Amino acid sequence: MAANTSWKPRFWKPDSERPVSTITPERPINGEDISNAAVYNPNSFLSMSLQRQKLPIFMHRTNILYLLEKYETVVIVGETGSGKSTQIPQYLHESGWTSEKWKICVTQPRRVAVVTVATRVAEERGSFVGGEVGYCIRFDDCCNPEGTRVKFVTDGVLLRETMSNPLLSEYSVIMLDEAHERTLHTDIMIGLLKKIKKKRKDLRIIVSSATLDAEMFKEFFNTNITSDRSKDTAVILSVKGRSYPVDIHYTLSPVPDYLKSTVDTVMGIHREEPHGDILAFLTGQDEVESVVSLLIERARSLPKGSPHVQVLPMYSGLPQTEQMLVFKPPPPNTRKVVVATNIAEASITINGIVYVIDCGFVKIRAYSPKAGVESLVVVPVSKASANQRAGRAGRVRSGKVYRLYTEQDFVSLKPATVPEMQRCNMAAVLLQLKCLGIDNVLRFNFPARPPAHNMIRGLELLYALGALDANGKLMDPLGTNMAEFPTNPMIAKMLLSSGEFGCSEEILSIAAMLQIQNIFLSPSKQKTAADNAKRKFAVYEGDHITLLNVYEAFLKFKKSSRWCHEHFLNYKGLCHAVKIREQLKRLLLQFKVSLISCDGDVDAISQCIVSGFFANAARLHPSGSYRTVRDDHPLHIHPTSILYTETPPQWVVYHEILQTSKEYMRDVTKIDPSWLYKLAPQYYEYGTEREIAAKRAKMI
DNA sequence: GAGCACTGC
Repeated sequence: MAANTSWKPRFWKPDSERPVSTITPERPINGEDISNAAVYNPNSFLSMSLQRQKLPIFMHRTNILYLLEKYETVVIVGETGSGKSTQIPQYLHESGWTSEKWKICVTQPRRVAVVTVATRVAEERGSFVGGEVGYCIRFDDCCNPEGTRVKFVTDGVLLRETMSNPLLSEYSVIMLDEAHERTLHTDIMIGLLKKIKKKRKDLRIIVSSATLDAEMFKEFFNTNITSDRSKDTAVILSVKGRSYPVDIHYTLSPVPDYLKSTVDTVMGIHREEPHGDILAFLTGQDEVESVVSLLIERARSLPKGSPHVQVLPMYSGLPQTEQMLVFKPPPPNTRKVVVATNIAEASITINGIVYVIDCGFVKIRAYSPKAGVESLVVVPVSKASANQRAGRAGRVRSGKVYRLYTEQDFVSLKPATVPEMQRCNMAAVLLQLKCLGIDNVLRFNFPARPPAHNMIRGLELLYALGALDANGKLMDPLGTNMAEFPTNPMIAKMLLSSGEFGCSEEILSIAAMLQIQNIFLSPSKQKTAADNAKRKFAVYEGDHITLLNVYEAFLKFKKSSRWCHEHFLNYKGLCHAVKIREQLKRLLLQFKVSLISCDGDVDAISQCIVSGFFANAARLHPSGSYRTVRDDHPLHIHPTSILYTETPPQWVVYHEILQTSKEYMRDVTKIDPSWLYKLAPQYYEYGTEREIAAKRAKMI
């Protein structure tokens, strides 16, 4: 894909050696220079340019460019609809921050956002994506190494780039968009950029954030330690957005059952309020489905002649075709009611929403380092979340939000959700940081420091896997190679040792399949049929080999979507697994791991799994449940597992634990206990408490 | 015989 621009922006400076903007404090640019930008465009782009000038951010153009000259970091508080994501990169590009040598990089937390923003910007420039404007997300690189000047990426891609180019030396400006979402990758990038800035004074950083985090980000990057504000190296700029007012309604007293209240509120709006679609937020799939069926029932008893309602569920596990329905406009004389999980808070936007119902809760992942267990818990939303949800009602015209809690409850909510960094397993992050040359990870400058316990647990695992030595130093090549994998370290280890077990072909398929959620579909109306279909792939050894069978059958039936449909398999997920497998295979080849098949030698495969997952070993307890081998922690086999039978195996390894009503092991495989000692002697033979404590002390 | 928010490399 070649660059396809018919015109050059006015401040284009192809030969500049370093990024120098033409705008300096001493020589502020004339208003006319900017507002007449349209003149330089071919006529067909005239209206596009005028549209750009109407965006609220436009009046800040000069100021933004000025601030970027004067300060090293600019924190932009841009409300939704301000145009910051699409316009700021163009302002930079137009004013000399790009050249043959320099690019601008803009990150987004989500893939869709990367593609849509890049496409929009390319359009506005009269160009095509892959020319001067490009994007790069996993499995989809749409950049031209020679021609692309403005590059949109997911924050995860930028993090990977940092591993091959630690100073990010091709960029003059890096803009982190939606930084207030505080995703794991954004937070790591923020910490890294602070470190990179020490060596790259010329690098400019733009952090786009909501009001709440702005001051924190500013102080994080500000290197001025004096009280003289004029020496600050970071600054905040606020830009008004463009959205409609939203009326907020609270309940007068706490609601005993928010499912019932949601149903009542929907029907109340439908009876009394003018036309406009409704979006209701609940915490999980179950809740969504039950409210949907209650609503359908209630809708049946609507009086004749009154407007209809169309009730639609929306959650991530819903099959693609059913998800698409919520984006379609409703039939005439019909009000659309979308009942959704948190997916509708930021990840997707549904047009036409005027009324929002907010149950006030959200389901989030929490991590308990003591048992190394991740759990899903329902907690009250944060104020930021509640406001984000409310904002969904003000996109087309002024709207209303019905909060199913009292105003006092709202006031006592936490200001923001705890950053992901503080509630996840740290092993993968720590390995990446080590790989970036950050030896003392415990003192790394995180914008939100993770609990020390989480870090220790992560370091222990990395040591047990052989990625770190007893002093916490990165092992070469094992540790460095493991860091390259876009998987958790246990999978990476399993993949890297698969050559020695002679089953790399099979392990590649298993590793790819473990990355996919909801492989086995189970539509509520055809549960038994779905269960029977699943059983066709099942084997006595467990879930990993079953996944392998599914993958191989998928290939055997030529990746047929019809075959998937007949066997209740997630077609899109399986296609994704094929792509992931290709990527993992490239990495294995790069690290000279031989690609061989074990031709059905299940023991070889199981042993290879143990080489990565030995820490997740459990044995059957007389009570019928399991206990972890390491610390006797009680666990159960998840009912969706193939090994959920009357005669469960004595010893198993599991892929992960999920705590809901009990602590369940998901994806379980039968093992021979002697493999644990054989494959992980350092973990099981020398694991007395005292020695572990000594090792911990050394690593810190 | 139980039930899993959402991203991302």
